[in-house]
Amino acid sequence: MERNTRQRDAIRQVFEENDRPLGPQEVLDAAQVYRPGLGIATVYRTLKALTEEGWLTPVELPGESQRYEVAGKGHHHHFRCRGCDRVFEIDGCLTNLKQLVPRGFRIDRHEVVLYGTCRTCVKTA
Amino acid sequence: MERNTRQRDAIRQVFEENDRPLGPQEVLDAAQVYRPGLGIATVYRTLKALTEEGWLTPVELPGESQRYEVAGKGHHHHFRCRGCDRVFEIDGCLTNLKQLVPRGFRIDRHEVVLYGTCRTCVKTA
DNA sequence: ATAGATGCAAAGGGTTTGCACTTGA
DNA sequence: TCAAGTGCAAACCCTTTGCATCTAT
Repeated sequence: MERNTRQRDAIRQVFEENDRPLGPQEVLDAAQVYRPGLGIATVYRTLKALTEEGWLTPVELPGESQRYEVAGKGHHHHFRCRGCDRVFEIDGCLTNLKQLVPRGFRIDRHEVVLYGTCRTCVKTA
Repeated sequence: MERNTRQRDAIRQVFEENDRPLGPQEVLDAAQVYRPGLGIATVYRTLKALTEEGWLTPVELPGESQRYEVAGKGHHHHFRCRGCDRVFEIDGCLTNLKQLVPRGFRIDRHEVVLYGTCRTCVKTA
């Protein structure tokens, strides 16, 4: 990725407007507003390229396809809403993780995912 | 699933011998020892059926295809070893989860996944 | 002008399904 | 016996890739 194309600009804008992890299809739908005719292959290629540049980071949730979020946000976890299927960032972390690790095991990373209903969907229901 | 077939027996035995979450391909490889000719489609169908019966529970890890483990083990989490790609069960849980939840959100489930090196792989390395 | 980027369509890889054959009860 | 279960192959869905065309520089 060496050029600034309209497709790439549209995709970056989508991430800047939505401050949460987005999947390829979500990105396509939102970016097509700015760039009608944008193809899904370009979305996949651009997401990968922006990740290699360090502008995006992949976000993987259990049982779901890969999402991406803007990089450089510091340590955080995610909340997935069952109502709207959106994923939110959650600041803060857990302090007592080490007590879980079995004797002899070495831990170097952890993921915490919360599931429930977001503020908006709580109000709606 | 109303009959006890050799395929089904082989698959159950594989889970009883390996006390950890297994994916379809792992199950196929292990069960073919007892049932040569076993097909992957039967594995998928049987895993789904055993889950509906309540004998298995799905285990989903970020960015990976679905695994299954024997049901009824009580609340626990998982540890994934980068060395051997196996997944282990981890007893116990975290106590301070609620402090993470944003105001107005309702939480009803959580997943914790630890990544690192298991005891066996630590020794090998 | 021209190499990089795009869009389409085809190819991949894992999972599911249709169907004729096999088998447990 | 005969419907449930199996194996094969085709269908599916999401993601990646090949290639002719377009476009940023």
